[in-house]
Amino acid sequence: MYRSNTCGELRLSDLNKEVTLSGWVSRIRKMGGMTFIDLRDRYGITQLSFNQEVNQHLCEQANSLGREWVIQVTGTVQERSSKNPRIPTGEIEIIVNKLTVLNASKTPPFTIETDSDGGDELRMKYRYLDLRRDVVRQNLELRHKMALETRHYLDERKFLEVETPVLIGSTPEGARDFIVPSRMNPGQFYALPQSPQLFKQLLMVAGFDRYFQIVKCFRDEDLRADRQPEFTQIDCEMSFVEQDDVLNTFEGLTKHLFKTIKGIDLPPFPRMSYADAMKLYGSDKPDTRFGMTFVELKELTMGREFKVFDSAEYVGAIRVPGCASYTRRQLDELTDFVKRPQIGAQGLIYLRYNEDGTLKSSVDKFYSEEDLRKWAERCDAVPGDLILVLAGETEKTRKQLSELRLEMGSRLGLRDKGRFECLWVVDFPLLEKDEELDRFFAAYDLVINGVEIGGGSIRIHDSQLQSKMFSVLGFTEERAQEQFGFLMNAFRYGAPPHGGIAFGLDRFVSIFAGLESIRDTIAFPKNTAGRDVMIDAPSSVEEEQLDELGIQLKPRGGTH
RNA sequence: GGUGUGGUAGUUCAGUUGGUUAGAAUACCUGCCUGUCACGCAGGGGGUCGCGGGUUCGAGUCCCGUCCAUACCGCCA
Repeated sequence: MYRSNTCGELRLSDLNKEVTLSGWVSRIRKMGGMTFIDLRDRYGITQLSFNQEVNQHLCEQANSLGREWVIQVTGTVQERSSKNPRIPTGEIEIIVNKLTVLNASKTPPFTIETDSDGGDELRMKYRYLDLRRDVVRQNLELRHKMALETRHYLDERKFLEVETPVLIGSTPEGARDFIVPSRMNPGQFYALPQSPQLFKQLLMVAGFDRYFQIVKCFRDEDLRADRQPEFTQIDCEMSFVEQDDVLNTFEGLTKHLFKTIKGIDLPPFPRMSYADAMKLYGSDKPDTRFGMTFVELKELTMGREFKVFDSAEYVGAIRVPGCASYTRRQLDELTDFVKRPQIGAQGLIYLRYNEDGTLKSSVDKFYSEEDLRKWAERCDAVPGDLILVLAGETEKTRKQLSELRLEMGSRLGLRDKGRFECLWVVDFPLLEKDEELDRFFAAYDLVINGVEIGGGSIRIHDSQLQSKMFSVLGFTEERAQEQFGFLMNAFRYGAPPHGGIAFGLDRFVSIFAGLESIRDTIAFPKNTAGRDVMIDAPSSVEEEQLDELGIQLKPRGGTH
């Protein structure tokens, strides 16, 4: 028997019990005559105590251990004379009478503690050591709970989890596919699914009525902090539903997760049209934890000889509360921020509504105090507020103003990770070109704290409408038949009205955990070049393997 | 593909205007220490300053190239 208990469960109520524990040596504190060892496993830390006077040999043995050695000890649970209120087992310790080294360890390249001294790159290379750290493990425990609660919730509502194939055919739309050569079909390739979209729709045709799957999806595109080439979706589809049915069901799932895992009761989620989201926030995934919604000033700014505004298609402002005291330097900083190539604004206009009621702007030369007062009124500004204005082409300027808004929100501490604002963004104009199709195409996104957590739509289940959509999307009939023939055929055999949604589990977990990146919600993630630095993948393969697949590589590094 | 930031001890970082023997903290090793829990104290070892080239009497520092990491843009619902 390796253990009678874990390292996280012994309490005062276990006093005088003889126990056996196994785990990793986290820390050794040598006091001379006494030695303390923090023994760690997934469940916690228990202090082991060794006394020179009681057993000199055992104490010396304890002193000879190193960090991360795996040991097994047997001893008696005793109340500590000096307690540690910061850990659950802090009132007891184990008086060890037998110690066995199960395995020695090299000194780890970084400290395995809550605040490790290791950088990201190193911790990724030794991910199996990083995962020993409680903060990293807790993210995976959270992920487990969220997946489990998702299954509970959906199972209770008659959703059936069905596995769909991973080796499928390539589809031309969307992201790049990862492709897999087929040995038995030389010159042909499978593709890994970007989502199980087509299969879940076929399951609806099959009458499964309610399907879900927690499933890996693959996209061969460049990575970001919130994008990995393989990621996990909570993929769902329902038959005989309208948009409201889907929204209500999955608002329910989201609330269920917040309630059971974070103990938070959320109010009903607001619904906002895509058009309003763009108008008020310049984004289809607005962070609604704070206001600073856009105010359009175009017609108030016209005809004062200020060319930048006169020639602009759009003049938009945000009101930043309490920032009229911003110094010239801080305003210059903001100007530099919006002028960065990633944002690309030409400049930034400010209007200070000073505490004493006076107005000061960077365009005083062109606008009278009366003009500026009208701007302030339009923005509902009060003394002490700062108004920031960007101008230019509508779409671009809204995007830039959105970035500025988020930056100001961050600077003012309004993007609190512990607060959650959910929002449905609806009425996406997916097919602006065709009004008839647009009526049938209800698409929606769930946004939490400015992060797109999920999205879906009510599908077109009519095969004629379906083929019309393919032609609007630019497919010839032959091409559509070739790529989606099986779906179009299936739809001729009584496809029910249906719709669904898919949530990004990795992002969902990162929101719950308050993480910026989804990387720490994934046990073994890839780096920004799409590499697994721990196992060093991808890698070259043997010539024989390529021959078998009928693949010949082009020489690399040649001139093109 | 592009832009920014970074690469110096096992690790995380500092390193001034180009100047002589490249530092700190932590980790590691040794010794002391009987109630620590980030124990403490004393001592010690540890460096291809990412790599290549250039400027210079002299380069961690300046210039060019390159590689790696990372954030973002493009891309990606």
